[in-house]
Amino acid sequence: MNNYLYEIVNELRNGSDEIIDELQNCLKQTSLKKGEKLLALNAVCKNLWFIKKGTVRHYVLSTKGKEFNTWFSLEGDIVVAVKSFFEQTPTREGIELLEDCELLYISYSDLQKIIAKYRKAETVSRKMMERYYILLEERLYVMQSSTAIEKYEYMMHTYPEIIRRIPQNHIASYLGITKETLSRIRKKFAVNY
Amino acid sequence: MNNYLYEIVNELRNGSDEIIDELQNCLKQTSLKKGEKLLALNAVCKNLWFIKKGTVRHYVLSTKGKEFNTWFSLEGDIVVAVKSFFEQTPTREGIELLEDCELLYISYSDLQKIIAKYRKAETVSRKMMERYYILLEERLYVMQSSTAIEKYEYMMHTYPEIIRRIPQNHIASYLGITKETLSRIRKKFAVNY
DNA sequence: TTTTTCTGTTGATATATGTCAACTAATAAT
DNA sequence: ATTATTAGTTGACATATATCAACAGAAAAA
Repeated sequence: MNNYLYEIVNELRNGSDEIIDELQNCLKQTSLKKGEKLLALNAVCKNLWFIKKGTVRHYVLSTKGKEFNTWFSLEGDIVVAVKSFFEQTPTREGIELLEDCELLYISYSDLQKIIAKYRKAETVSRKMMERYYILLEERLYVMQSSTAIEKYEYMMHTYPEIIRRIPQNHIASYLGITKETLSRIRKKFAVNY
Repeated sequence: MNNYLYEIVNELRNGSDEIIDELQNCLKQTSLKKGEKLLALNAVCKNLWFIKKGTVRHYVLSTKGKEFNTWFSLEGDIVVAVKSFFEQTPTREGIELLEDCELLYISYSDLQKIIAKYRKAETVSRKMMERYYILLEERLYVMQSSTAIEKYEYMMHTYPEIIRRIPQNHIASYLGITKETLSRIRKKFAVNY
């Protein structure tokens, strides 16, 4: 999903520069520290963020009240709790900074205004959802069909940056395995390569 | 997702009856038999279907070349291989009938024409993607965080119709467990209730 | 720097789920 | 109705992964 904003801006530019101007007026900037929450559990996701720098984790509570990670976002990624944002309802998905971050963001209402006003913006938004859906589907297939080793291989292959940047305990949580199991899997790979 | 088409038509009606008319002109009808394929692996998904009657399974091949189910669709559901349909590329996801089906369908090109022509249709399409995304996300969370028992409980609670209608071997495949394990889980529930 | 906290590793053991095989029940084909 | 095929059950055993505990290394705080 890297530098997706760039693509979006490019596509919007084909509509009119007016959209870009209006988008630019709505975009705000912020810096937050590691450990801070971009979105707390049960809050409503009022913004859509873009990561200029840093990493975040998305997490939910399991039935037993234990946190587990659902995804990670890095530089160039768009960050949003999709359900909460589009429905403007309290979120099950929290978002926490794993590193200090520099972020751009746009509010729900500003984005909806732009989408309502510019057909081109709506088209881009629709295609963005399609794209995100496809990525999510891919991840679901892997989770459904793979052993722990295969899942880790998939991550190394498809999202090497995540493997490099995100602490192992968080990756283990995402993969649905313990950090001990992940450590043992990594050991195997270290021997072979 | 039951009777989603009804909702869609309702929302489109708020746009203009013209859309409904045009949609109706594009919709075709077909009946297929159990075991037939709605979409073969590596084909391009050229249609979006709506199930009037029957059930289907969606499946992909795992890395080891074994089929596993990714989802099921029932009466009232919209059926489409999202990635293949929206990108018009060969599909990894096959769709096979588990029962004789009566289907309505619209071709990719007809649908795109309508979306391009009517803003309202694009809005509905965008919202549909958001909704599908949210459902998919929910399923991914369950797959990531749950034991076999919890997954089965989730299915019973959230998609009881699937549990009732779809053969156990197919459900087991979807849950990422063997039919033997599913049989043992079901036995536990049978004792308690 | 020193201490404390967080992150990752390793071993021993427990548990959940898979595999294989044999069987029964249900469904489809003849 | 009879046979063949498919779906589901059960038991014995194998394997993958979890749990618990102890420790080592790295990062953050004092």
